[in-house]
Amino acid sequence: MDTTASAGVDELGDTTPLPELTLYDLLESPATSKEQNMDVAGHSGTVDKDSEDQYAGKKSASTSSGELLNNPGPKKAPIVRILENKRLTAPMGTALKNMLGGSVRVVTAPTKTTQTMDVKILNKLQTKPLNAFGNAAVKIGSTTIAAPSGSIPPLTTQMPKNIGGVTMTQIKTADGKVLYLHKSLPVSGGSTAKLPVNATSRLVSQSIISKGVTLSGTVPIKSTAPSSSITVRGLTAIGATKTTPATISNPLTTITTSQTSGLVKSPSSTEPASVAGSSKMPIQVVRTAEGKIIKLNQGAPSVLLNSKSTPLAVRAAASTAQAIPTAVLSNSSSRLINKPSTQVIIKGPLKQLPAGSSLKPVNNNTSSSSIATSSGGTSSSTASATTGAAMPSGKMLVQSSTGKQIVVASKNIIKLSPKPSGNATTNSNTNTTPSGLHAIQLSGKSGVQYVRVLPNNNTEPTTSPQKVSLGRPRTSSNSNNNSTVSVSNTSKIVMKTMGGSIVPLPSMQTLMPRRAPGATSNSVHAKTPNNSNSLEATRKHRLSDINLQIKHLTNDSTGDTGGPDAKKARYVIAMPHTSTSSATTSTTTTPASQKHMQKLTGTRPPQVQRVTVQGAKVADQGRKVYNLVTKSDANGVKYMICNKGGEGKPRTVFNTTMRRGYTLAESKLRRPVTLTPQQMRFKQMKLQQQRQIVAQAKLRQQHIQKQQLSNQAKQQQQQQQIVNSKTTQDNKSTVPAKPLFDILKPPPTPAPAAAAAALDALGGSRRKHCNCSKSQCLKLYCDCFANGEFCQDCTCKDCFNNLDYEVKRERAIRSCLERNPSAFKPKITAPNSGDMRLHNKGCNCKRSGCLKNYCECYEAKIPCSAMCKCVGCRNMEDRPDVDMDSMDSLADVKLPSNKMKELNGTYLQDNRSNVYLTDDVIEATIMCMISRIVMHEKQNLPIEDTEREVMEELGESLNQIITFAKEKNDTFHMDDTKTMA
DNA sequence: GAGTTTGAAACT
DNA sequence: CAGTTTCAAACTC
Repeated sequence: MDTTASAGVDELGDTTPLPELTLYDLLESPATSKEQNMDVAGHSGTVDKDSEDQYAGKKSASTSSGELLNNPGPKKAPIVRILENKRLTAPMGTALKNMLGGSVRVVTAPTKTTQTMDVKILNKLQTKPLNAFGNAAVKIGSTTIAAPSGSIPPLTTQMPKNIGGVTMTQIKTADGKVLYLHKSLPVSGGSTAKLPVNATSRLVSQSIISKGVTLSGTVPIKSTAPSSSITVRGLTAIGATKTTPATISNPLTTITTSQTSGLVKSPSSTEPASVAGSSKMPIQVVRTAEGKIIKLNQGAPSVLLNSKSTPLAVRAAASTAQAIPTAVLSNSSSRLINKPSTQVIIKGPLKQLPAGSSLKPVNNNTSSSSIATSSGGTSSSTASATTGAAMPSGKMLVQSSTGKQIVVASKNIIKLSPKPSGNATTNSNTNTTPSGLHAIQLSGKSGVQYVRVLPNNNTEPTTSPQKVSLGRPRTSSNSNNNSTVSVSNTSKIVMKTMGGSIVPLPSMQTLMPRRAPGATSNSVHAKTPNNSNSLEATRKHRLSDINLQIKHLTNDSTGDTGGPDAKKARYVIAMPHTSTSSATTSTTTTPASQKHMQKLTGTRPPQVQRVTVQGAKVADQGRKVYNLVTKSDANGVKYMICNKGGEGKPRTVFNTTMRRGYTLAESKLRRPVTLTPQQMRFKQMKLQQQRQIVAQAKLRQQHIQKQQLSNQAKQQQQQQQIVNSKTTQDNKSTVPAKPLFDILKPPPTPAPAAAAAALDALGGSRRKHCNCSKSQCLKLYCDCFANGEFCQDCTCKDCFNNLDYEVKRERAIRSCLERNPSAFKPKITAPNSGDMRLHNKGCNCKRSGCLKNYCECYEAKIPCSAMCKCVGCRNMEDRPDVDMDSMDSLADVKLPSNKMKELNGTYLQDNRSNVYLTDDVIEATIMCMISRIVMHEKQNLPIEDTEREVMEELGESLNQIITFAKEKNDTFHMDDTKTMA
């Protein structure tokens, strides 16, 4: 067997999947809780010692705190922790604060683990753990909800009282305080609906507890049948065994966790939901624009979505949703999706919905579009736990129970919408287009939520770990509605999670500007289409950095489908509008991209349109967001002003008309664009990577589908029933009835499929398939594993590199990282933007002369460097005559001439003439010519000069092409070129 | 397709 | 860190 693999894994000693714990599981007997009691501020207990810390990125306030949550060991008690102990913001913050009266300590009902869970809500009132009851007790400030204890005096239940249109049960506590409870009725819709308020168990599904009220005894959060959820003005403790799916929904956003979805069993009174973390647990995945699926949750479905500025309506059970004032999380609000699991992060102040709320209206954010538009999007929610805590800035975490987390930039907000329709936001123009949405499948939610993904604007300080923006950027004027999830990421494919899990992610370079493709991949030296096998030979792990390129294809193909294809990396050029052409921005060079861009811009207000610019040479900044301000002069000519997303000063303003179908990389306007062989190879590489990305997306979809099919059948039925019933109750709430495998499907016009088709049409090939037999695909021997990919259609044996063995896989990843923290980093990177790519470690070839694919350098089509320890190396640099700088425009990679050795040019030998004169080359040449025109017009130079320079440009380009072809004795190519000329 | 070669990864 | 073993891909036949 694989002693190596298992050894590495076993060393960790925590291969056992984390048990899925509910809140009640977390509530522990006081005896042991003491030790495990976690202070909100700090501690943590045990920070996972994994070496993946690097992937956590730099520690920001949030991340650092988030790491405290990284407590993945099975022996470690689940922690309910608040990332930031900050004050609530008024008015809602005040309201909540008053209501809650301070910190909330959730002490548990004795179930499985012994521990105390503290839920602190921001007012910094350090509340001692209330273990007095010895059982579950929830203390909210001065309010304590105690677990069933015989010694606790029962509450006095009085007649229901109508509060704010909601019938509340007024409970008088022993000490004379009044507690208003609202029992959540079985809700039709959403998953959670089925949670019965079990009279026998005396569960209080939801309660609104006024400040200063101590609940004791009468609300027995029964440890044995704790299927209750307690909502304390947004804070909902979800019962343990009968896991009540937590659903947080605002008009536009519905986040449902846990088993209610088609993924898992929906909790029912009669059917305790399985809480044990296992491979059968619903998998929460986030499908990125690249089609990659990031598994957010495994085993223990606890997800925290904590955003700062997204208004969030936390709805009670659907039945009560209409009556009960909906709490809306204000800007600083955070959403807690509390599935029965181990970790809970609560942040952000709550904000009430203005409408019909008997509660104190707090900080009605008029801008919060979600309220207004919510109706269609909301799905039923049952027990939703939400606590607000001020989180003025910093970051938030999206975390699963297993500790996987996504660090979210505080400014950005996750905007979830059960529907891909774009009405989710009032703010961002791009939100209106479904094309910018990312599908997020949350376990317990039958449908998929869509997260609009836009790049972070530059306001966010750039930290070394790149951020994956999964949401709309906050706009200056109205940021509250924007949602952006910045996923802390590494430079490549893994993301550190709080639980120590490594989440395969698209390469960081995929999200970076143009630099990425060349800088970190071997794309520059991509093999030509004539050699499909060679294309396949390219290592997958080096491909991810050009994931951006796939988006062009994807987006173009998907157009306005609502599917996940949000990230649109593109070169954008500011160019004047003409009355006949609205395509002012475009991607790279393809008309299709232009078309897409046109769509994008079309969704924005006429004056300002936000586009992402992929071409900026700000390597560390990731993509830029430019606001294209459209202006019209007296002549009706429109100008597009790139007023940038971060650099401040307006960009180029052109008053000329750009020919449609061509675009310019803004930074390359003056540069004669001549496609060098490297450029051409780069283009080929792009195609290859696009194919692989597409394949990857499919792969993961299939995996997920396969894994969840079994559970979905029941879930679908149940959920459909729920949906139907809910629809009758609240037609405003819609629960996506689609099963996950439907949801995760590509959009109606699937980008991946289309892209793949297009790529196939181009003669490309897909990813390689491993053939591992002994490593279980959990060693770096396996390319799939090494690339952070799941095996699909591989011929491997005993493959564990799939979602079915996610635990093992994660352990293996951790093991690899322990051995080599850079194990999952790109092997080939460019030290600096524009530098030549180099193998970070260098090869160690001895017999191949570095001229066979045994050599990683050679395979990557890069010359060996001083890092290499190879013997008899013949993989030298070559072609000093080639204008590598010109490549910058595409690959942003140039081989410094001083580093140029004598490259044998092997990778060029097989190329034929038609490779050199491709459509791309021609197009690039034309672009160069156009750029000359643009520049001349901008300078108001005489037309004669323009014409002359254009012709010079053409001649120069042709000359380079011919020269290169000539060197290769490619007479055909030369003929073609001359003909063209 | 089987066998060999090769070098990275894993292990000692 | 060096040497050895393991492994899977590349390569050859």
